[in-house]
Amino acid sequence: MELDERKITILKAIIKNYMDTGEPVGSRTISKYVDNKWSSATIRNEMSDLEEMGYIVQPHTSAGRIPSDKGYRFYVDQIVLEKDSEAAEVQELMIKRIDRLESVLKRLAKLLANDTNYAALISGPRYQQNKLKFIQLSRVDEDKLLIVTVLEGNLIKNTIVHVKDILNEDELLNMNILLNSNLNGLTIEEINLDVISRMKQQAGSHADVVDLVLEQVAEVIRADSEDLQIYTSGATNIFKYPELSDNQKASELLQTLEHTELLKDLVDTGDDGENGTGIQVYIGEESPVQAMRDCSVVTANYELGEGIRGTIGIIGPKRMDYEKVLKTLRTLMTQLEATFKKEER
Amino acid sequence: MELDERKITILKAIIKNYMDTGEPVGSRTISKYVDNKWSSATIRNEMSDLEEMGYIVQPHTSAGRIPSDKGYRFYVDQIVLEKDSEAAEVQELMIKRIDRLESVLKRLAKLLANDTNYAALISGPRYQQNKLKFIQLSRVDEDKLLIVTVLEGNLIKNTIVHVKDILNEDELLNMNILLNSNLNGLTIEEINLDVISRMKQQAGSHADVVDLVLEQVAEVIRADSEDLQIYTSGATNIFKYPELSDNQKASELLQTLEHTELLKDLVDTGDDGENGTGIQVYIGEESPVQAMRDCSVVTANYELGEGIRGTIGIIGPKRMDYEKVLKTLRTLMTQLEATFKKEER
DNA sequence: TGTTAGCACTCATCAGCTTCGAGTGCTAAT
DNA sequence: ATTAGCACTCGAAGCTGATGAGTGCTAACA
Repeated sequence: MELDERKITILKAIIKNYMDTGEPVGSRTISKYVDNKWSSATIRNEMSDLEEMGYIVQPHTSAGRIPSDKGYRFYVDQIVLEKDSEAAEVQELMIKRIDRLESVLKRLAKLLANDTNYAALISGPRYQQNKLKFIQLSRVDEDKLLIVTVLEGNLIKNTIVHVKDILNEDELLNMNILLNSNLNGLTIEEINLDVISRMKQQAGSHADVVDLVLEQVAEVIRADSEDLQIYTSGATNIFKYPELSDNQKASELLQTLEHTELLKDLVDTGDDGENGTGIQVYIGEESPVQAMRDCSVVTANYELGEGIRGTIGIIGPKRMDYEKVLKTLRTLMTQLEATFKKEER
Repeated sequence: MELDERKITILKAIIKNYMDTGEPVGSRTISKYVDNKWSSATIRNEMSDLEEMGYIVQPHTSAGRIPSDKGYRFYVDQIVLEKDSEAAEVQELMIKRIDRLESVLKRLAKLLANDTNYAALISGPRYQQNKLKFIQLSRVDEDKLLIVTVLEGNLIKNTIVHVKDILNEDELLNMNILLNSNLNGLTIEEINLDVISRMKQQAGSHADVVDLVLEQVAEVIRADSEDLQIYTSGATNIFKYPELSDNQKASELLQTLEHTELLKDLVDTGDDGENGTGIQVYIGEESPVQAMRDCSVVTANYELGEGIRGTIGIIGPKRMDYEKVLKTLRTLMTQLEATFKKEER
């Protein structure tokens, strides 16, 4: 059986109605919805077909129909097809220029959650290759040095260390030169024993400072590539949707959102999504995360140049407003990119 | 009427039982609990008295009794009195040495939530007076400068700015000297027009770089003193306690925990708590936060020297294990302090 | 042949009712 | 002062019938 014009109209009507109310929708409702163009009986026949084809399901015998995962999938694919026709009307999402990317991301998640009324998730950038760009030692106290480490992609880390061996201004300057001339452009793997012993030799009596600094630098780089930062916001928005907020499910979902390690699968994909937009839609069972089998998840990958990539995601009920979410995400990506570029200008 | 020995025993028994089960406890249960030392009828009489005195309440006519806020308060006060007798047995909470305080605090919150099975909250330090300690400009790219700002208390902030006016190495060095000699030890209020114009004069042709840097520094300092960082963890632990996890309450509580601005009142207090331990216990209505009227909240103020103060808090059901929470918090404070001192050593 | 009206049927929901049992308060006996 | 006994209360849980939304099927219709 094929999906003819009328079946499509009815299917869309069912989905739209269910999105509004969250209640199963019956044949009479649809009949009214299409201005009595067809009677409820006709609709019933068509619905029966649609059910057989797997686009809608009946929660129980005498209830209306609700869209199945397949139904939503059809609907979303329709939207993606139509997307170019609906250009304008992009609502400006204010992003203030802020000094740190992390802070931008947190605010973005909050913004997104507020704007959509779903839960938002955003992963901090994964830095592809942690090359050292710049190291600077400064004295902050008599016996304390500040190590500033700048990695490729302008990721900055600070460490304060205590030194027994107190360097004077000239020695500090020389140490800076020594560090930068030997380490710049290297990844952590490339800092091997050979490099280290050469540096120590050059450092002469201050070899132990070299050791100290290298140890800290190594820790900084390792720490960064190890733990993936994920921020969530608006998790409690799920209480706005009765079908998600029964105690069992809500608890499970919220717990998953709290334990970011469980969200890895959502942001790990290098997938470029449908049409290479970097946007992906997981409906119900399609989701890679167990606890989200009753939700839909929309993720978008952002890329800020220099191999800095991350993911933004929206988690909501299956009846989420896909149109709005997709539009918002697209807008956001554009603005995020623009903002970041401006900042680094 | 006075609280005699037996009444106290019974009250404690009621509270202990209720803590375990979360269910109203009846006279027979207590009678068994005290090895039938008194019959259930006797207990009933005493319970009747205790109710009249306000230490326990009956949720409905034919249910057992549960402790009232006043009852809990009595119990907590008892514990605080006895605290010195129970010294040892402090369970070691591993705190790894990490480079940034923020990171330590986040992990601490997680640790605390896991350890207690309640929700944990921790506020980043409030820096009393944001005095500038050190500024360093470095070149990271042809046309980009890294500004490292170190504030009193070794709070470090980084900013990358784009400069049109490209300085050579010598000029950069001079600029660093200029900045540090003029600004060190000043608070933001003290950086007035007078200071600025003097610096500009000294900078000569690079006056605009001074402007740029000062603008960034001002923003950094302001940003830090403005938004108080609060981290929460284990919020979903509240689902473990039926009396908190009905949908209405859970939603409200979780929302409050998500919107950190609502938690200000919990961490703002300069109060030194009972016995000057810096620990405070809010039971039910005593809580300054609306959504926590059905919970108990225990907060502890930590102080890491140099005016760096913050708050750690535990949010749980009224029947929380106060003894354990108080002990854990005390231990934690000690260890946090120790760790931090070691780090700055 | 596609559409519609009509009707019997299903089933979730809800209000009202009963039963059950945990727990109380009171009284009288010890 | 303590306890046994008993009538009483009330929430929880289970049952029942009414209600109504919604379906599937059949027969009539255009």
